[in-house]
Amino acid sequence: MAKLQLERFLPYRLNRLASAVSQDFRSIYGPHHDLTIPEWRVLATLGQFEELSAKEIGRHSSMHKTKVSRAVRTLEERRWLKRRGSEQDRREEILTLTADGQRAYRDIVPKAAAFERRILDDLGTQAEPLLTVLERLEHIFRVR
Amino acid sequence: MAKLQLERFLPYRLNRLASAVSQDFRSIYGPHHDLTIPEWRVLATLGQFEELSAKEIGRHSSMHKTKVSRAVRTLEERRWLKRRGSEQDRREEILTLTADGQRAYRDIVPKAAAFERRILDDLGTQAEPLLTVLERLEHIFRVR
DNA sequence: CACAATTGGTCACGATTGTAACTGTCATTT
DNA sequence: AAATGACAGTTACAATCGTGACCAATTGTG
Repeated sequence: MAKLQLERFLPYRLNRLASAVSQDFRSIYGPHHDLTIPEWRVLATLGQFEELSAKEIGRHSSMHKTKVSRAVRTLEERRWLKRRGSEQDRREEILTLTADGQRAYRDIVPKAAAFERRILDDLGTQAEPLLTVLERLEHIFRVR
Repeated sequence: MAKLQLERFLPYRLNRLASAVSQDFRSIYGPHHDLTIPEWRVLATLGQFEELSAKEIGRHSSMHKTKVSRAVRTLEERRWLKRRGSEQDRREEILTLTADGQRAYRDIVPKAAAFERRILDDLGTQAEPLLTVLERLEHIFRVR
């Protein structure tokens, strides 16, 4: 009977690796700030673009709108972001980071960058092939 | 203020890609068999090794024991696997695929193989670098 | 041998998630 | 401008998941 080695199967390997990387990364910012991954994504997206609606955050960070909604509320309760009604469209709210939120962002971003750089350094000459093939895969699977 | 482009951040990209690949793969076997990913992993692991305890399945497929326990029960109710008490250790149960389970396995494995081959073919000369760097990353993150 | 510690597996619980329904607002059609 | 459909965001609900408690069986220690 034809068999398949699960441990060599691409979807399985990608999932396992992605989980491990995320867990590892979370252990870097988690202890200091107790952020979930959705919260981190909202923080990162708002830090990157200053002003966004929840809809735009979801589109840019690949998150479902309910996931965004909940992460936004949590961060709002933590006073890391604030809402402001939009003038053009009163259905949506413009979100921005508070001073506390910006402080957290400034604290985490260097750690995130160092985390990534460490991986790429460890990969050495294989870093560039990784980034290239990642783009190819993202294109193949229409991610983004 | 130093910024980070989330869409270029490695952990984020890996997670998004892994989800997309898994979803795409699931759309191949899902419609025919209505399997969840945990159930697929149990099926694949049992198909690969014939006889295993739940513990061993979890270790080989990187799943939490409760996740294995639930997937095993579902597959048992579907009559795709059966349990048998172990002689050596009466705490554990030896799991094997039934004829139905083997049929499903034989049906899905070629599809899984074709799915993977298709990706690697699309990648062309970048397929081999991908597999190489995957191994490196698995090693770096102590996956397996 | 007794008994404490460990282990395989299940279950109860709380947390997280996606789906679908819902509210209020905007756009389009007439 | 009234009605209809689309849309941003929240909420309710159900499904899925991990943590920890738990049971029965095994292993280790004195």
